[in-house]
Amino acid sequence: MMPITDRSLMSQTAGRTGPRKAPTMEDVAQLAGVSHQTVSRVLSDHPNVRESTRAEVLRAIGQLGYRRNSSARALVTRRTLTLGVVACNPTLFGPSSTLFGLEEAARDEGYMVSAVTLRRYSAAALREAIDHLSDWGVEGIVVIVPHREAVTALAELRLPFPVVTVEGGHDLPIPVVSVDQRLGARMATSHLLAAGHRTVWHVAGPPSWLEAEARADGWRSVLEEAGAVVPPPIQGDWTPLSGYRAGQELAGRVTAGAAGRGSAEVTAVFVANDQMALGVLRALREAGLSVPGQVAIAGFDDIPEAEFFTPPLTTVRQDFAALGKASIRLLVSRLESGTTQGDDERVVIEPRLIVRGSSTPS
Amino acid sequence: MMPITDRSLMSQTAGRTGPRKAPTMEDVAQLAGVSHQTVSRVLSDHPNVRESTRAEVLRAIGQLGYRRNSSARALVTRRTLTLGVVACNPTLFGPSSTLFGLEEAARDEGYMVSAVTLRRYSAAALREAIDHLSDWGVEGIVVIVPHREAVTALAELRLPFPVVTVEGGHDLPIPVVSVDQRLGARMATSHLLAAGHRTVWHVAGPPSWLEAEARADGWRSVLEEAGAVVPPPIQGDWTPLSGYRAGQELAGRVTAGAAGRGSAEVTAVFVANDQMALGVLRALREAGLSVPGQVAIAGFDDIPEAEFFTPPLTTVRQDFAALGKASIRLLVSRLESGTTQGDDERVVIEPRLIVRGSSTPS
DNA sequence: CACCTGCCTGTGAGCGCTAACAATGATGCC
DNA sequence: GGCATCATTGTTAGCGCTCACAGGCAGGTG
Repeated sequence: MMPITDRSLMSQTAGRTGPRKAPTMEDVAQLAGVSHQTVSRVLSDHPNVRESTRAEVLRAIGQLGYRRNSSARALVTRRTLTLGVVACNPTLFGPSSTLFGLEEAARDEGYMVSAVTLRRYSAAALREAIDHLSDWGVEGIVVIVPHREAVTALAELRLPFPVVTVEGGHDLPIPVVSVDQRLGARMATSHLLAAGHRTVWHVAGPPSWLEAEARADGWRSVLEEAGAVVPPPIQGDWTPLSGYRAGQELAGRVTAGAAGRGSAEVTAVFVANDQMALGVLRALREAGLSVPGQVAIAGFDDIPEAEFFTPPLTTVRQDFAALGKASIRLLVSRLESGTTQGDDERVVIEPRLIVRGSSTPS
Repeated sequence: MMPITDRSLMSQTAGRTGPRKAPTMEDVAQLAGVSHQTVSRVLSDHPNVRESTRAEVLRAIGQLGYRRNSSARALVTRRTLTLGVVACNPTLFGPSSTLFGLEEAARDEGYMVSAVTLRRYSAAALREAIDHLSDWGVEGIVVIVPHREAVTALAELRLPFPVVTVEGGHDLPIPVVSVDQRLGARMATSHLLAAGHRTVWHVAGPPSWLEAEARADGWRSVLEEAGAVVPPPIQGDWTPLSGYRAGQELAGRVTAGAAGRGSAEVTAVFVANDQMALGVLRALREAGLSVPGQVAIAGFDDIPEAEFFTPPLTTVRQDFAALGKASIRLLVSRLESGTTQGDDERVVIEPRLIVRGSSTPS
């Protein structure tokens, strides 16, 4: 775009420090000896402008440090070129990576993105966030709130602009971009079964989260197909602490299992995310159990730390940046085409199993 | 704000699904039987409006699902109520927490925030990011790029709007909000010395990062004051992998030290961030060294995982959310006062030492 | 009863830009 | 030479809103 440092050359009395008004298109026009419309044409790369005129206008623009007023532009074109994002739990690795992939993609497409973050999810908070974004005239929004009720609430809101969700569930008439959580869970569980374990336990995420549900579902389906016992999943809340508690419970069962109880032995655990897996690892270690010797572990997400856990964590990698990119592409495509229809569009990204020491003997 | 669900009640032929134009203030005025100006007065809480009129206008607003056009408003008021943020490495815990604290604070103050993220830092990328934000008419920006050259480049850019930096260094005429990194490093180092170690080694961050420098400086100052040997700092790049490599080097020295070499013994290490500390922990374990038995470790940041490392990591907690809030307050205050002066304003937030098992015998 | 003083409301201008149209001159063709 | 054609430029009218100002209509005062 235009240089922004040349303000010092402005055709005003130098030294006057007051908040001098930004130059307008008319100012540029006068300096270049043309009409404001010609300036506009230069700025929008209109073909029918004589080369010498264009040069003169550009010179004037540079000299004044002129920038188009985006509000005036938006007013007349009815395009704010701004997209909104609503995100929840945004300090976690997944959401923040998605957010930044998304921002980058939007910038490449010529849009600005404004994000609103929810500390905790509630239908009211979601509505408020969307209201806030609407007030600023976003042309469309991406919702990264993989919460069952959230998506339901969203579907009921008939918004005057397109909406795309990330991990928003497939059973609603809203376009969705997602990683195949179920497949990821299946890969992890199969991997553990293939290593010879009779069955695989599961530390699940909060049940209201769609991802938690899909992962539990994938895990269960593999066990059932293999004719293995399906142990009761242990509930966590994504935090390392909850994983730690779940790990303590599992450790207790290992000991009890040795004494020969009815339930399935704990020799392998698929944990619904890496942070909880960290807690599980710790609890098992404290209980004197070796990983993967006595219990094999797999996680989900592949956070940057996972490779350096003790032992390094086998996990399912999600390409969050791709998620963000895809959601923007979806949103922008409906913006440009002007459709609000085709609300059942789906983009699914395949996860990848990363095998490390927590599931295989070193 | 206004409800956004009542669109269905719009006074248009129901069922027509075309992209019907959003209602304007004039539409509301006609429906309420007043002038557009009265509608404006109601919307801006002007006192001189009869109660019955106000009610009638509000009813009309609700019925039409009217929302003020932000572009038109911005055009005439010359206020976009939008702030820009430039952030680097935004998937790390620190930057993303800051960003979200900042967004929340901005929302409370009635501003929208638009973020631009830099994959890697370069002066050109920074300029481009700021250009992008200027094009969208931000009223001010917060720069979270704790890179020496970045801040220097920033100081040279004479921007037409206020700028605040987070962790931007204190030797430039730009307002800064920061955690006292030096103090944090001093606390960690002192803590280790107090536990009886003769000296403390250091795994540092990249030297171009201001935080890395301040932490190294704090560490060095404590050692010097205590008359302890100052071992050569080992360079990392914030990643767990670089910590792992540093850990291997340190482990090598422990063994060599036992053989009685000239340099200081490695019994305590202050690592410049938690992710690298994780790598160090792993390398030491692989070398068969016990933490904290043979080597005590302290980190920096207190990421959520730190408590569940093996052993739990002693570290320095930074209040990132407070950083974000403070930077917005600083920015907004100069916006409202209209000053570009007072460029040496400083807000310093105190860190807090969190002692856990990695530095104290359990 | 004329007057001033508050409240409440409406009118008009214009923010800086783009889109549609009009105007100009140069060029080509019959 | 007359006329259509094209490239280039200028003119005008808004986009939807806020601000400054001008009324009208009540009540109080001399």
